[in-house]
Amino acid sequence: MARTLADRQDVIPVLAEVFRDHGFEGASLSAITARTGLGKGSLYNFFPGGKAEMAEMVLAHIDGWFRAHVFEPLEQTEDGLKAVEAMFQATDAYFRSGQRVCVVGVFALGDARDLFTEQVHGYFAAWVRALAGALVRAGRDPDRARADAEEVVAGIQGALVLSRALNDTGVFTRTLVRLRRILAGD
Amino acid sequence: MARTLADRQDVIPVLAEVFRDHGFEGASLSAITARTGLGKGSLYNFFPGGKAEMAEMVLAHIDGWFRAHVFEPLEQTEDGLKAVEAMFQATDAYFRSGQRVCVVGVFALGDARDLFTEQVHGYFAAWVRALAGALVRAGRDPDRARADAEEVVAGIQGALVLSRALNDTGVFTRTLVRLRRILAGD
DNA sequence: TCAAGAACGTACCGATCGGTACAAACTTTT
DNA sequence: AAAAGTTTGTACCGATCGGTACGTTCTTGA
Repeated sequence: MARTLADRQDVIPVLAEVFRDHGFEGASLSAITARTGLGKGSLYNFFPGGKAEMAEMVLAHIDGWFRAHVFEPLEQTEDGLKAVEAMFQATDAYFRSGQRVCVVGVFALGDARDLFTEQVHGYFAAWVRALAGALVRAGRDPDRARADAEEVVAGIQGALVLSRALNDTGVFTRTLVRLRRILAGD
Repeated sequence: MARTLADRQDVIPVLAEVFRDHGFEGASLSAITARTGLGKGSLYNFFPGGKAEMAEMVLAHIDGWFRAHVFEPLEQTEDGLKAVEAMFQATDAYFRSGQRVCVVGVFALGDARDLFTEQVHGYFAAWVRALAGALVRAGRDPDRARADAEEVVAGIQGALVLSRALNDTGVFTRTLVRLRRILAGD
């Protein structure tokens, strides 16, 4: 079996950046070939399903990262508050303090929405559920925990939108600080 | 001067819905002609600048609406808390409790971002400034007011993303309730 | 060393993109 | 009613879209 330098796995993060920058529709094949350095032949060799499969792989990759670095720590760390704090740090690192935008969020708002409904739904649902679980473990009332979790996840997404719109990463970091407060003290 | 049924002003709300559903890139001319019922000739007669001008007019229209129904009330109502409550009601009505998504937010995340930087920035900046002003009038410390205003505007955007992603308008209405709490009590 | 097969670049496909040209249809003015 | 001028549908433009076909290059096992 012949193997070359660029594995399929190596391409996915690059694809993710293209989709992040341009959305699904806007990520043209020419943009993708330019950024990845791969011709269409290679691309369709890796992803026979074309752009849709590329996007699916990107979403799966992101889902895997969050599952490993955010959702599972939230679910498994015994100290709920410690788990939440770890989530905030991982989130801040992942989104580069608001410089990077959320691909799943972009897909949720864009017109690829209908194509990836399930993955988009799953991502956010998993996040809210994991966070709510950690809050319950920290002693919070379940209903309240779920509401708070929703608010925090939404707040993160909104902060990304606002940071991008105002071109000010300060919005993101400030919002994270205030969201932390919601989960810690109040 | 010949005048026909559809005025340029009448077309803009329809255009807004197309851009809301498909984003800028995704709003193809064929989609626009289908939804508006106007041929390309009429469209380019109204908007010689093409799609970019249509989008600009849509953004200007939205900006005008928010200026009239949200920003100015926020700035002019003497009772700051009443002003804030009116904002929440107007916002909830405008976004149909989360069923409608924010065109400006869609543009902020999408790849039309660079084309409409100024309008996108202006919209959110105006909202934050107006809200912060009302909070100061309600007796809040200016720095804190600005931070809270940021958090609320971001929260609204995030709630729209999450509502759409989870296909649950409950997220939006619940988030609005909790954001109200931030501005009222705390 | 050399054939087998995977990876890759490129030319090409029909469809559609945003935009233009222009003539037919319609309004308005005379 | 007819001329003048505006609005609108339609045919068309080059460019680019996502995707396919296929010949070349490279890797690898025998």
